[in-house]
Amino acid sequence: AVMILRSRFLDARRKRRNFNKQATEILNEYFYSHLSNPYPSEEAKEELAKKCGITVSQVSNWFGNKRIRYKKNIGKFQEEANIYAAKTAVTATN
Amino acid sequence: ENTNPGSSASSSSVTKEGSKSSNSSAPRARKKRCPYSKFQIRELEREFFFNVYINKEKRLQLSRMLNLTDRQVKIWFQNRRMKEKKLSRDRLQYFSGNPLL
DNA sequence: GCATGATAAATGAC
DNA sequence: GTCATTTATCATGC
Repeated sequence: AVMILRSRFLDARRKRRNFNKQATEILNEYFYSHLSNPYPSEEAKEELAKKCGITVSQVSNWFGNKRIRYKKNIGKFQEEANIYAAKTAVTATN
Repeated sequence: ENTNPGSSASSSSVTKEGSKSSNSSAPRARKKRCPYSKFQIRELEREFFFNVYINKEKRLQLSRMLNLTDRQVKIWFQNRRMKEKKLSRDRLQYFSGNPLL
């Protein structure tokens, strides 16, 4: 049984699964509402991880990928940025 | 299949490209990341198995054998130690009262 | 066929 | 030395 768990862990590491929509929403909301400084603290990462149901490492990976891919092609994320900007604006006015 | 830009034949004393500071405000582009070969990884892992921390002599020896710089070997061991630490964390989290089984 | 998450070199803060 | 990070590459999802 231990062997099975071990082997499953070893190859389960690299198997990639997309995050659910809600988790992505939460991460994007934080990213675009902190666009001037998209570097969450360790505490913020833990909170995000809890709310998203993922690990802190996965949160770090997501922000690392998001930062560079956003910087590399801002235009491609413009629409997405507007969506979340409007979303946070609504919550702010309420 | 090695990846050392311009070092394979030149050997010895590799200058840091452009030893002359001719450029005013030269941002010196960061070295491009080049994945190591299977052979290089095997030898690095073999040494890592014996000592997680490598001394200067073995480092120089390894760097010559693998055609890497001492700095590259040093950094590889640093990254490898971080990887090991992360693997330990993941194992702990995986085997601590958790579902997904 | 790219989007996306994870990993592997390389840098820099401390 | 550690460690968060940048960047490119890898592997997978769809």
